[in-house]
Amino acid sequence: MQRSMAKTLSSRDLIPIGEMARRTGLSVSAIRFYEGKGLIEPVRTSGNQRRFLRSDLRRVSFILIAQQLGLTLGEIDEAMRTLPHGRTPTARDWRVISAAIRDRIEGRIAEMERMRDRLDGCIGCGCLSLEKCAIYNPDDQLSSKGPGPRTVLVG
Amino acid sequence: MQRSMAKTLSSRDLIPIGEMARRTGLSVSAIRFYEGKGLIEPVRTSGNQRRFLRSDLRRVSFILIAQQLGLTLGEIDEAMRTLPHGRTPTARDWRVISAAIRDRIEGRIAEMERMRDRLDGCIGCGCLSLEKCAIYNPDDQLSSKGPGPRTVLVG
DNA sequence: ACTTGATCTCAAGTTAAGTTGAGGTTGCAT
DNA sequence: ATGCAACCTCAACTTAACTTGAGATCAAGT
Repeated sequence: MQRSMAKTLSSRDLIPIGEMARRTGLSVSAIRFYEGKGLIEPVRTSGNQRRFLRSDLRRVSFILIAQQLGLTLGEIDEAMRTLPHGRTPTARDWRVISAAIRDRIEGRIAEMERMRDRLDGCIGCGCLSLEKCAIYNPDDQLSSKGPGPRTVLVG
Repeated sequence: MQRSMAKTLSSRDLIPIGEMARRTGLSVSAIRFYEGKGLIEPVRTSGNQRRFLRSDLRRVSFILIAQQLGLTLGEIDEAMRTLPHGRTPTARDWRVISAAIRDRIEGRIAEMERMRDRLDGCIGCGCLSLEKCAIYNPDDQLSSKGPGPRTVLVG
């Protein structure tokens, strides 16, 4: 009952974590961390060691690319769970997701341009007053409350 | 020797922390935190309570505005120490500092536009491969190493 | 004098995205 | 059978910008 090669899981397809790290450029600890977040779900050997499938390489690629685009791991997780049955994203899925990401980026660019324009109108006014300043008092109040980092900028 | 009103520090100019909070919209704890960072230096009463000068209101305004513009507290501190004798920024100082900030913002906008363009070229290709992806393999490698948050986005 | 609200200090918690290290186990080649 | 690299878990540390809480003190009105 083993004659056809189809669907047989050869050991060559079971990738240990170190090789995953080498092939993705991630650290071993980061990969374990992603598993903890539920972003990848490797199988285990009888001795409890992780073994990844080749589709996990694709999943990790997706994570890394989406991160470059400014998504948080939480958002990436959400995006991947949007897919039917938690499936690894295909080219078709990617088109849908990346279009959504594009909109985000556009939005953030627009936001920064508004800020730049406000600043332009403000350079030289020197008001430096919270009551009057157009930068500090924009129409949109987005004062995020609660603990945690406020504004960490990339670059 | 007290006849002229000049330079006499009336108690009306000594603002307790609660009033500072009310007037700036900050929390009391945030104001204490800023003091810890060296951004403001209130005087103390005989009973060790903080008393702020009116110029501290201006200093705090500066901090809040600069934060809206995406500077970290460290950068703000640096900017204020750039000024002669740690002086509270005036309108003139503001012009110099805000011009520098403008350049930063421009740079970040440009960076995001490059990313958007890369994404445009990539939507639909569905390569999702780390070896080939133009998003994941841009010319500029800015993989920040070390602990701490990686990329927290505002908004 | 007393009470009440405002302050004080100092330690610990929060989030994100990981890293680092200790102490112990596995798996493969010889 | 043995050696050793690779693997395992779990806890603690990192940064930024604060918040929350405990336990104590201050200031001002009655």
